[in-house]
Amino acid sequence: MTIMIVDDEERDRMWLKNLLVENFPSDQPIHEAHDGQQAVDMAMKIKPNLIFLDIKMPQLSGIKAAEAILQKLPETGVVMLSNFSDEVYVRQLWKIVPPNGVFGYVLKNASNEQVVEAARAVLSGDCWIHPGIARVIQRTQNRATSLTSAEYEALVCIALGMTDHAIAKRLYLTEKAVQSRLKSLYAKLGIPGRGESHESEFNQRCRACYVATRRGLINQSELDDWESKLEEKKQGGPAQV
Amino acid sequence: MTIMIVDDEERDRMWLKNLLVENFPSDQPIHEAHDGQQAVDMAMKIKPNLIFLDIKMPQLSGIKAAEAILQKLPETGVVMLSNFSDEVYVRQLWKIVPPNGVFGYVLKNASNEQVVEAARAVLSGDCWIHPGIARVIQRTQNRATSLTSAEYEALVCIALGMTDHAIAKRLYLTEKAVQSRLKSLYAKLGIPGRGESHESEFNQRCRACYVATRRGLINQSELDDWESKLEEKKQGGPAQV
DNA sequence: CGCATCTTCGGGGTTTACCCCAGCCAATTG
DNA sequence: CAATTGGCTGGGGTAAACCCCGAAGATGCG
Repeated sequence: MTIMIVDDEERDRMWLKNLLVENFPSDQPIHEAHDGQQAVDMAMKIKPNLIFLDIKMPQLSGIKAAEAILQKLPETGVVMLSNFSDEVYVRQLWKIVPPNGVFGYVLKNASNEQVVEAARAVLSGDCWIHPGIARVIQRTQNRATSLTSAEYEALVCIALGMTDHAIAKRLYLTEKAVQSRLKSLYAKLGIPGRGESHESEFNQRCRACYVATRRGLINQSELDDWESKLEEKKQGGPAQV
Repeated sequence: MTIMIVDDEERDRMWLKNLLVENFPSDQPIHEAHDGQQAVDMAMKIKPNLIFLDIKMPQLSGIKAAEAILQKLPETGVVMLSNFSDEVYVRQLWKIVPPNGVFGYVLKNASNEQVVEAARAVLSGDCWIHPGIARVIQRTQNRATSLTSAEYEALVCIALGMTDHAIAKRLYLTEKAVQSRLKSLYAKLGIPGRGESHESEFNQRCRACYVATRRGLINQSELDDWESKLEEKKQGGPAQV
């Protein structure tokens, strides 16, 4: 059995490695990589059965690395490691795992037992999702609360601080369309408008950013990515999530 | 020499403990606690020379724990451990360390050598600040870019999604005063107004939240704290930072 | 096909956020 | 002392954000 560990933090790699050699005795060494690009290259060569991927990494994120690897080697068992229960990542992960592929998703504050459990599950063909993430997954599948990609685009834009006008220009829409997206976004995030809810007055725009961040719909590093994309002279058109 | 380690993550405690027993041989055992309250209680009993404190912990944050401990035992050498280079924390830390007290501030992605170095420095009466934080500190001391507490209050409020009116009510100010605070806040964050900067149109309010978060002036967990404070039926008056 | 959902877009409104200008008071500071 | 700075107040304005209404095209589904 071949195992790969991909994480940019040496400390986390060692922790995981120790955990694995104890619980999965094997004559094969455990291979390590410390960024996404390396991971993809190495995976192509050694074709691991099981691969642990950190999400937050330089060069190429764990999500993108997983995408590349699963495309060529759909049989690979993937276990994502993350510090956050961010919905952004779950959204993305859901899209790239092949319908019958298996994967695990464990938070880094998981107990050692949970990590081993996740690894065993994936190896035997099951999925293992961290308990704390279960409800996040549910929410992404609930029509009433999950965001459409149109709404998500708008969310990202206001979180970056763009005006309606700027968003319209950027996404090739009228301002009305933008406001329409925002309106349904606010509704789904449960943010009261002017009339409703007497006590609580909100600036919906900022409130939406706050709520969305708390729910893990967006996070700072994702936003920074978008920010730099926008600065690339508005190329590539509206992006997909 | 007595050493204490305070961290809610078992993994980080073990890493640090191993590091310390290797580099600081001592007949004394290394004491551990896993939240702020425990840390304070234990510190009172054993009066450690050196204490490592994680910032993000349940019950009582590392900052608050440090405050309590330094008040009773100002001689204690404190080394803060943090995942972030957030300016919020530096602001707070600066206020609670006694003028002649020593402390270290290391990020968790620091190398083993750096941690040992920080520990040695603090033990010998020096401060040790993580390189990545140096410029943050500088910024907090630069009059032109550092926020006053008035501006900071306003920042927190808009980040929570409050309207000018709601902020005014909350802080016992007129709306004009709030807008005045916001205006200078935007200026210090370098956010262009309507007239200036032709290409880039910004919703200053949201943009301020984004920029402030990126600079570590605010972060989600701090905001959540404020949010719950606000829900406590507006007690305690405007808070200080 | 009818039906539902998502999305865009129009007209025509109110409120909020931001703009410029000026003055006043308190606390520092040279 | 005068000078400066930070903070609050006021008047009076513009533009952006949000409100309700309805309509129409695209898509997918039973």
